[in-house]
Amino acid sequence: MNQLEIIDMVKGKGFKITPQRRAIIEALFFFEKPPTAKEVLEIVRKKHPEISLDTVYRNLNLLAEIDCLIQINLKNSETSRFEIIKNHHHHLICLGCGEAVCLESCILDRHMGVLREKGYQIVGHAFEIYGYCPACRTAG
Amino acid sequence: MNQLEIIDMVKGKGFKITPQRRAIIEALFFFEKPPTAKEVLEIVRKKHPEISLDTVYRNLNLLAEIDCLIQINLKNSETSRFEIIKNHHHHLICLGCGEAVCLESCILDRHMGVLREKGYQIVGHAFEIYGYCPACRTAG
DNA sequence: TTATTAAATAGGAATATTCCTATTTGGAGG
DNA sequence: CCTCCAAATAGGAATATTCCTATTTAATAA
Repeated sequence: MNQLEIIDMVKGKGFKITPQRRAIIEALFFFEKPPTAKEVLEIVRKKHPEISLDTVYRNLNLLAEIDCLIQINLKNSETSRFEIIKNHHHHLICLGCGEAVCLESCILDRHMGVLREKGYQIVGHAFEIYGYCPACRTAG
Repeated sequence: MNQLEIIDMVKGKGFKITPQRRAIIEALFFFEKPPTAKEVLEIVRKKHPEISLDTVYRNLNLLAEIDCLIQINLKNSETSRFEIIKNHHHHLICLGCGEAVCLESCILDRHMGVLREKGYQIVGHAFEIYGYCPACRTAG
């Protein structure tokens, strides 16, 4: 998913495109690792010095709700990170180094049908596995 | 899983049993709905008026790490809730009323084998589906 | 029982995240 | 182009959660 596709998605759901929102979406593509909300703020402030942290959080949450972004909450009390969804997938997150390893398939699919039949409307989901990668395991 | 089993689990992992820790574990069984950290604090303070919120959080996190507890993070910005694990399972959480519907099977099992073979050590996981239950859906 | 030590605690500071409110603005329709 | 209004914003307050440090204590072994 690229910037334009995300913007179309936002419009399609009936939300407005503001300069701040556009800048936040742009910023998300600058990073190699999924950024924190603060890191996004720093980038966006170059164009919009007055933007508030709340606006960043609000937009990140919106993007997560419409399934353009996933919020990664490490258990080891690092602050949350936000990653653009390219192909929909989930992660194994290493508690040692924070590396997020992609899992191939989306496990939600199995449940979707059953839940829909029961009358539930699904708007999002989170699935994370916590553990240690081989390197951190060796290092102790 | 009952109180004694949890205490054994804690001991088994090499952690100490303090009066505060024991009281927190007891308290978790008082609630009908998974409580927030503050709600746990209130109960525990009846026996330990001086206990700190940090101690509650620290112990809840510990119990979650050793898989005796799951932390439920609603997306609608309600504060986190903590639920004793009886049979291991996951939830669908309604964004309207906060109801947590249990899913029968643990979806992690499919991935466990593959990850272990690759040398990963898994210590925990989280899987949550966010949406609306039939009642809230009708209510708009 | 006593000594020892790593783990746990209390309390307050620091940080992360969300809420609140007055104000601004995107975009639809005339 | 204008008008209009729901949605979005800034800024600061409120809350949730974690961190830090000096002190206490559970559990082990002598």
